[in-house]
Amino acid sequence: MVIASARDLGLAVRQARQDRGRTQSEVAAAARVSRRWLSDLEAGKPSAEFGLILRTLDAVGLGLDAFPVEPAPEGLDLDTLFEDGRG
Amino acid sequence: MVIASARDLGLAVRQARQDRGRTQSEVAAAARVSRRWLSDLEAGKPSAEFGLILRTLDAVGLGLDAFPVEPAPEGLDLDTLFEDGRG
DNA sequence: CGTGGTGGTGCACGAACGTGCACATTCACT
DNA sequence: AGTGAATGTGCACGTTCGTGCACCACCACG
Repeated sequence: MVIASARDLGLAVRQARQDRGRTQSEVAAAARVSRRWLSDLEAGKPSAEFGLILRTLDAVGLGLDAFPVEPAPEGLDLDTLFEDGRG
Repeated sequence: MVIASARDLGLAVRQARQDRGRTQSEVAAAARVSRRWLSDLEAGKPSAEFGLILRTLDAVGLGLDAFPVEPAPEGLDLDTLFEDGRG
């Protein structure tokens, strides 16, 4: 799943957690974060610390990958990549 | 590139930035973060806020992806996962 | 109905953040 | 040597984090 926002991250974490049938308390303990914080994270908290996020992802069985995104070489409009528009 | 630590993230950001021939000041301005913070991020700061990280990744042309990780039942060799193909 | 489990949230607290500035270092070029 | 750009880093400041606790609503179960 592509993570483009804090909300995306929250949803991914919640999804993974529920897929594994784990409660917030269990995951929070495994990741060594507070349940209070985990609840906020799943709600899409953008100010969460990256270190805690990494531990949490690990606790719910998710890995993170960074991939290059085409920067639209100058003069090229993104829309032209999909000539029929992007609805 | 797989991001398993704050250091990995820092390296990925720096790599992407340099690949595009951009300075810290330029990227910091584009991501609306301080150069001070970006310098720390590239050095592997684990306490960086996720929201700022997302803006920075965007500024250097990187996307983020979350993928499920097998819990690795003990005694399982990773290679066997690919030899017969898990799916 | 009462009980237990789960998740959301307001509060106060200490700790750490991100920022801006200033300065040092390193490097390329002249 | 001199110049300028790029980067690292110490400091002080105001802001915000993450935590722990308490309490709430919701839901399934008997």
